[in-house]
Amino acid sequence: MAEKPTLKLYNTLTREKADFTPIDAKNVRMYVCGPTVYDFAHIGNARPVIVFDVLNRLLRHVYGAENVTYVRNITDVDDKINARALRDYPGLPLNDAIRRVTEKTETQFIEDAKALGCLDPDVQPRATENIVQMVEIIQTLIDKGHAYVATGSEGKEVLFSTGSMADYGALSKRKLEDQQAGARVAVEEHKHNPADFVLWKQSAENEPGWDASFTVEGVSQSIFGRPGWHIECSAMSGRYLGDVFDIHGGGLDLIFPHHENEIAQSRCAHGTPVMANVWMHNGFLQVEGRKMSKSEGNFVTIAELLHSDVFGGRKWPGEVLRLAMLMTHYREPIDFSIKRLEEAERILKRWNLVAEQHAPANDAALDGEVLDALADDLDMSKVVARLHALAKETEGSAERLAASLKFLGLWFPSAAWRKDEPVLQDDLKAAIDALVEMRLEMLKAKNFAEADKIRDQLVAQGIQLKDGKDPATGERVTTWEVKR
RNA sequence: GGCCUCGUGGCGGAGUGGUGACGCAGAGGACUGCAAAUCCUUGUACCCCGGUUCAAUUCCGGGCGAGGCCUCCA
Repeated sequence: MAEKPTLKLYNTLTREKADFTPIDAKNVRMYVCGPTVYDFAHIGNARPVIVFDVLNRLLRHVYGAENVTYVRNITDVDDKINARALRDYPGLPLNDAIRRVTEKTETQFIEDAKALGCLDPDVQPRATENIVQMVEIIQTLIDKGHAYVATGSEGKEVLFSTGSMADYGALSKRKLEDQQAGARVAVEEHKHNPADFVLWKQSAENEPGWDASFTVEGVSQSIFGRPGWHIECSAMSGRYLGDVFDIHGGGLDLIFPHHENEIAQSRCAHGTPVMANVWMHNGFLQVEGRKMSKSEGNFVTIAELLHSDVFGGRKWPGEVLRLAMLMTHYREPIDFSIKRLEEAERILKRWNLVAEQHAPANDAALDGEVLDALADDLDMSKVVARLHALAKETEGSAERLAASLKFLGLWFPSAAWRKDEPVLQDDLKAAIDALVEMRLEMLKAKNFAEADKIRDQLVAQGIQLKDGKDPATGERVTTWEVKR
């Protein structure tokens, strides 16, 4: 087996790449912010899912699968979910309607992730199943003087007091003073500091909520309400990974305010100098050179790419989407385009044609250079270059290629993609084979005109003939494929 | 206004203080009766202006340009 490499990861906290040392090599812990399940996941959501799946696989390889805990949460408490529930299921009681929305989108998300070649996380906790833990943290924050109760326009709120934390803003390098200077922070009188954010918010009667009571200065008060946006991740990461863990990942846009506020909550509640040692953030993607947004009309869901022809007039296999995503380093922006998908598919097919006869039993044949490149902050560019080289070399490189493709979740044998090609009836296939036979006969008789006629006719019908030579006999061998 | 990225050949995308990754496309060649497929070979690139240096695409400063975050967002 290839030697275990030393991992190097870029840390947003320090803005530097550094050697990764787990707190406990027997229990390496990673938390990634999963989706808010109010709508089907779009292709942008797929990026962190894929990127951190690769990291998860790498961690498992280096430290042993049984020594890694990967948690990816599902946020099923959110005002957008409520709105969606009211819109889509107006007749149902709100809580039932909400469950309908979240169950459907959650199931779809898990299917999408699987189709994209991602391993299941060890734990996929739901926010709604961790309300008690959230309330506990909030109470702790109140007790330690980091939170207070105030009344806003929609009722009572428990707010985090950003002024109570000396180094609030360290992750995003934001200073509270700058925040105040900015014109984009709405002034809300009930907040001690404009940057203070909601931990718990009172719900109106027609809004979903949970009973919770908080004790402030010895006085208990009940607030039927719902959690703020950030507290669920503090609660779930703390529950499953502990007060301090190794890696926390998510999209670039989460740095502020989401991750900043998670850090504030967790560190102040637990009294720790850090929440996670390494913070990793993937870059955004654009679609055909433009920012993806609903108003642009270029908003594509993973399910649509997989199962419909809305993008490029055809379906795209999950493996192709995965490679298209991984061809660019995870921190760089990606321009997601049809051309890119086509290139990814071409490359993927070529590699797998070389590799598919050499399916490995385990990771033992994994290529050392691939591993080293991955260990260097997931340097996929180098990995791709190496895979190209493996696809060319001989002497066992096919085995290493095969093992590497499997490891990366890019195993895509021809049987898998051929089934997605236009289905031909057996009798049609037989007819084509007969024509091919006929052509070979004509070629033997040097009747080129007639032979070419057959070839041209087939091409016109979308059947491309490919002549090769039998290496042993030197005889012409003809194969064919359906051309798009 | 604050903070953060980035600017490489036709395209995508690495990397380095001095020998031009890798892929696609293009060109040439091999093979072929001719094609396709396959294989081999091939590149005039590093936003602009200063500075440091024997030497800068690579380091520093400034400019220009693109994008992101600061409000929900992967």
